[in-house]
Amino acid sequence: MTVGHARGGSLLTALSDAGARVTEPRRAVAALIGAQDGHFTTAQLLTAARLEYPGLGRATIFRALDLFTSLGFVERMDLPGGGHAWVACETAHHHHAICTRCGRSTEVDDHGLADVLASVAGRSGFRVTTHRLEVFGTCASCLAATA
Amino acid sequence: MTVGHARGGSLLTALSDAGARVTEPRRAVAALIGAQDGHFTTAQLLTAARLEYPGLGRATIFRALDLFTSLGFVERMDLPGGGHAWVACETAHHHHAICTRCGRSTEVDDHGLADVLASVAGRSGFRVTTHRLEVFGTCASCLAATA
DNA sequence: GTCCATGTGAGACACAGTATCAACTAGAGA
DNA sequence: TCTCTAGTTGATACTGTGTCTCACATGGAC
Repeated sequence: MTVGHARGGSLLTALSDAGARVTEPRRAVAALIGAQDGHFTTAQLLTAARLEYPGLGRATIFRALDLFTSLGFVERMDLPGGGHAWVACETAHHHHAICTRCGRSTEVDDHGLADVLASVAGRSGFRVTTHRLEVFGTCASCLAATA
Repeated sequence: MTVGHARGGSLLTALSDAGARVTEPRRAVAALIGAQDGHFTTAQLLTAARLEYPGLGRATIFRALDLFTSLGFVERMDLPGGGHAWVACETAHHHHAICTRCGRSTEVDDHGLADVLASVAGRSGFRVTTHRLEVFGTCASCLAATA
């Protein structure tokens, strides 16, 4: 997976820029997130943490996840079944296309969504401040594999 | 709120069509949902149930909510803060625009979203099976009230 | 009215996430 | 390098949400 900045130096930079400390547990959580392939659930992260960093506290993982979310390094998203998951992010505003077979997530830009939202606003008089688009389906590799 | 069919006879019809029984507790849950203004959380529904139908079990409410969801009478949606809520639905496939001031939800049809999804599919080779769009902002009435 | 599959309520349980608190430590300044 | 302190940590208890089980009740077909 391409965790991008969550793995490299920019996470450390962003942490200190935000006035937060660069600590061992936070590096560990960042590494765990980086090791996840596609989206991941809290349970998966906690399991991986127990294996790889047995000393890492549960609360610490939740706190780091919160912190990384507020810094835009990860994003919380909701699965069709009702559960929720996290994805490491590369860019500022985008959406996710989740492959329901392999679990990998692809970042998707707005394409023409702005027009759709403008249309919603125009018809209903609604002033849009935030939106969330989640797309589920089968990715190109999985399609190719089953072809 | 316009719960539409969830209040009228069509819920009863749909229940029996689906081979499910039309029971007192299910009517009570339907009435509770109908009495909610806009979207509602499980906690709100449980509180309302305690007040209006003290004999109604917690598990029964969750089961009814599940059943109504599978029948398309209510839909689960996720709020920006990470929590989730339910909305009573009128039509088959649609999305919701939630007013963050008054909490009311407006149903929004696909407008040009199909094109956006086709564009996603075209660029990435992704085959889209499901999608979810949630829009948050301020509704026309709240805008008018603050104008 | 009878019968039985379906539905119910109660309560235990599992799990996710939060709050608290004493101990620890990153990192700034001397 | 050392000291100091505010930010961070792990442990643990707690809360809230949703599920599961089971004995009992009941809707509705006959």
